[in-house]
Formats: sequence, C-alpha cells, structure tokens
Amino acid sequence: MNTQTNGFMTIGEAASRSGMPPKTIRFYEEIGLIGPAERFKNQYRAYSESDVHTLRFIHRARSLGFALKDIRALLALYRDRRRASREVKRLALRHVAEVDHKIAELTAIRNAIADLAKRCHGDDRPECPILDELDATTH
Amino acid sequence: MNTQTNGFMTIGEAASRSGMPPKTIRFYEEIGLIGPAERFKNQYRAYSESDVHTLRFIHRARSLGFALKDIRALLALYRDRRRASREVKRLALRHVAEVDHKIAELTAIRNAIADLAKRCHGDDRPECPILDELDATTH
DNA sequence: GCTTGACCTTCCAGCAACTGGAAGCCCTAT
DNA sequence: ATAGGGCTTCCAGTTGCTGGAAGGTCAAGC
Repeated sequence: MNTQTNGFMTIGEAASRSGMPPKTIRFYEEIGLIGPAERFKNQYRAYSESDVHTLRFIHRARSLGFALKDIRALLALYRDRRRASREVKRLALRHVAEVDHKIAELTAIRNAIADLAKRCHGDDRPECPILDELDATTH
Repeated sequence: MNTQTNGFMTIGEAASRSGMPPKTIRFYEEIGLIGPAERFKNQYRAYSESDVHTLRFIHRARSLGFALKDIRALLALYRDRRRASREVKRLALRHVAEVDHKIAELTAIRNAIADLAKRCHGDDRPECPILDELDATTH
C-alpha cells in the first residue's frame, strides 16, 4: 500500500493511531458519525491525518463518557468556527449531572449490598441475610 | 376472570404486585429466568402468590443492580435448601467490587468534565477548553 | 344484543455501542 | 505457489428490556 507516498493510511493504521479498533471505525461510518471514508484503488478505506484527528476527538469524548448522540453535537460545534461555547458547556454540564446521578445510584446500591454481605457468614451454613433480603415478603 | 376463586391472577396483577411491567415478566419467561406460566382456560397466563414472590425476588435483585445471569444463580441458591451462604456472599462481594469499579470510573470522568466545564465561559464566544481538550493533538 | 374499552395474546423491531465470526479479496514475503 | 496478515462485506449476538401491530377475551353500559 502506498501509505507513505500520499499520506493516506489503512483502517488498521488509523485504528492504532486513534486508539479504537477498526471495527469501531467502520461502525461509526455506518451510523454516519463520520462520513464515508475515501478509498484506495483496491477499495480499502483510506484515512488522512485529519480523519485520524476526528477519530481521536471521538475517542476522547467517548472516554469521557459522552454518548454518540452528544458526540455528534460536539463534532458539529467543533467544526463550526462561529460556535458559541454556551452550547458546549450546556452539553458538558448536562453530562456531569447525569454522571452524578448514576454515581449516586451506584453508591446506594453498593452500600446496600456491602452491608448485606458483611452480615452474611459466607460459610457452609445456609443462613444468609442477602437471600433473606431478596426474599422479604414485605417491603 | 376467576382471580379470586382459585388464587391465580393475570399477568397485569402479578405485574403490579411485583413492581415490574407485564412485558418484563413475559421477557423473563422467554429467556427462561422463570418457568413457563400456568394458563387460564382462555390462554391468559396465570400466576400464583408463589410466582409473585419469585418475581419480587427478581425485582429486588435487579434494583440492587445484579445482572440477570447472577439472578439466575441467586434463584438457584435460594431454592436450594442446603445451599451454603459462601456462594451467595461470593456473588455479592464480586458485585460490590464491580460496582466500586464503575463508581471509580464515573467519578474520574465526572471530575474531568466538571473541571473543563468550569473553565469554559459558556457564553457567545467560541473559546472552549472542553473542545480544546477533545481536540488536543497530543495526549 | 352490541359496542366500547381495558385487558390479554403473539410476534417483530429497536435501543446503545459495539463485538465476533464467516466467506472471500489483496498484498507481501518466502 | 503458497502462507500470512489485513482488508472487504454482511449477519448475528450482547444486555435488559420497551414499543407497536394485529388480533382474541371479557365485563360493563346502553
């Protein structure tokens, strides 16, 4: 492949440079998160540095827990030179609120189970407050 | 429906008594988490108090965040009179560890975004550390 | 007796965000 | 010539439901 000559690279290389598997890149193309890739003469997908840049943007946004739906918006905002930071901040704060909510839920769950587990002998005997709790007829 | 006479109830009633929608009950039956329901003469599913008891058990385990796969195991342990609490405790502690892990991840994410958002004006100007961060060419 | 409306039935599709696998082409190296 | 690795497409599966369509059933009201 003439990767060096024209600056385009295969999906495998774009993958390793952006930190995501090739399958994921194809998937993002399929759902239209990124546009259809250029192709080499042999029909292999061809990616430019700028494509990799976009992929990295997406990868980082994902690792910050943004949903693809939000990433679509972030990409649009990013590409819009005249964008207002207001919208970006709004998205980010909404995301923080969602994550906070999830953390609160998980923390409650975590404590409930940890408490039950602490009270469970965890030996050969059958008595177990965990099952008792799940079993409870009243609630 | 002769709900009162024989103690059996329809799926709607089992649903409201167990706290989950009818669809979910059918789904649990479909995947074999619960056995096939009895039927009334008209083919409507018929649930006993004991069935509702099981559904409540499942509902509570779900609300504690247990995966259906784990609930399968918990149900089996629950039904086994000679069960050892060791296995139950093991499942519970593993679950706590998983939840702790998720909480840690979310907390890191939350702080990262909250920090970026704090530094973003959120006004009409385009400068935005959030997009800058996603955009960063080095990392 | 007939209609309405709330149930119930089945089956099929879709969500999020991928991941795995099969069948087959392309390119390089031996 | 062949072996390998990477590429292509397409289809299916994951988790835990949820929504909807098309149709059967039942009790109540007129």
